[in-house]
Amino acid sequence: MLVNQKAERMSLTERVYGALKQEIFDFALLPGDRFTEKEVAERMSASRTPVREALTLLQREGFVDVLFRAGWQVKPFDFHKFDQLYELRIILEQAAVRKLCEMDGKPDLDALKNFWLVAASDRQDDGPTVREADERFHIHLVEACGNEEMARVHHNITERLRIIRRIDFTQRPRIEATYQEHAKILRTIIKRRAEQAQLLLKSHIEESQAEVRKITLHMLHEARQTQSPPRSA
Amino acid sequence: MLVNQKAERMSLTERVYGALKQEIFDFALLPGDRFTEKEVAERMSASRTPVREALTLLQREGFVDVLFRAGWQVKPFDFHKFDQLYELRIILEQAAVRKLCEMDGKPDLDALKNFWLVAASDRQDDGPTVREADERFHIHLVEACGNEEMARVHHNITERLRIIRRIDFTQRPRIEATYQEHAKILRTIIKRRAEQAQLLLKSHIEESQAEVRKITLHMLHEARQTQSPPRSA
DNA sequence: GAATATCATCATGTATGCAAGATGGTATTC
DNA sequence: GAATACCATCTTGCATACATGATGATATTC
Repeated sequence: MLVNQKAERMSLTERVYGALKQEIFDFALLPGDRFTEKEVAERMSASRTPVREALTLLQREGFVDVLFRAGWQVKPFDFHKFDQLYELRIILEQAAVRKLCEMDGKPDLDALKNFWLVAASDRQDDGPTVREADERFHIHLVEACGNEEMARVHHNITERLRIIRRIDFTQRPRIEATYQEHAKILRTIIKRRAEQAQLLLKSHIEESQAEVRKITLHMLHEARQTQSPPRSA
Repeated sequence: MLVNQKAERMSLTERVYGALKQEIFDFALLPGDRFTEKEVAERMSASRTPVREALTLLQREGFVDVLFRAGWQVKPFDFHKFDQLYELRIILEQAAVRKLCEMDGKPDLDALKNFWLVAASDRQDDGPTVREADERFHIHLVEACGNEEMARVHHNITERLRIIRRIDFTQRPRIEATYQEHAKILRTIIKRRAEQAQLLLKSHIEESQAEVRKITLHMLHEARQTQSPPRSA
């Protein structure tokens, strides 16, 4: 699980920061939800000061908005932003893959090979497990290319997209496709065919993006249908 | 001048945040300098609370470090980090230029053309002026490509590099070279020759990077020579 | 004189207090 | 009944108070 780092020697601000972000990822706080510093402080058994510092950070990172003297809000879905983040993600990962292919030594991709280049019978088929592994796959690609700043930026983008990407692994065929595409990308990188690896990666991400968009629109449509009668009294 | 945005309706936290960052850019706070929250609070006529919030943000963005119960420190020079940031900057700007060349409509580059595509007699030759225009040139390229998230990330990187880039415009030949290279890049983008524009941009940034490194090493060398006798008593 | 132990001072991390203003419900008016 | 005015409540932004522990100067010991 991608839970908090070591709890030892961590400031309250950091703990609250991580907990709030996790609540957003888990949909415990839904996009558009409003809340107050006091609520959060009580829920996390802290005072408003560390809560405010955590919220200030989350605001800067685009997870929440502050409403002047009127509470806070989980940033509502913004598909335009998601598209921009996907595009940026592709740019960074393509650059990372190119670097990996042109690296002097051999890039360290063992962890990825051990998970993704396995016999069909050894594959995981649990949605959440594969989703997490998928995220690690892409993060690892960027980390392996050796540019820490690039990895940091990419990590932030990944977190911003996490809320929406989890939708992609609710269906079995997508898991299958992910295995095949990741395997192909890895093999192409190992063969150091930069151009092709970049193309494969781009298609892979864009397919996932398209799938997410499709399902999201479907969900929104259904939600609208279901909740249509707001009050029957 | 790249001074604070409108002072009206800006929180103290934001004001302190901007002022501190500007002090770092202006070398009023030197890399490695240590300071306390109380000092800053008094200097900015604020309490520690907004100062802390501003510092928390600056820490997350890599401008300062906190020393547990022992004050704060302006992040010392780290040339390895600078190299990584330069590399990331090239990746983003190359992607932006490609987008500009492949855009449907005509990209909005008028402001850049008006400054950089002028007769030699109309050129600016003041170091700081050209330095600022240079920064705007690169920022504008990324903004013009239309991806706001990309522009945001690129803007942050630009600010992290600002401290060191100003060194590049202390010499007349570099100003001359900047004019010629920017002009060439602009013309190539207008002609929509993506590949060549990317190459020109990369060379341009790397030349500037090399120049900065050369001068910095020279300055460090001189500084070391000058300050060699730490105490003569 | 050099090294170590001690202690007052100071720094951050956190909690709490306070003021200006936004909000939502209620009473009032037409 | 609908629209408006009013008021108590709540929320953030900022200032201040306090506790723990890091630091550096001083005293002590060999």
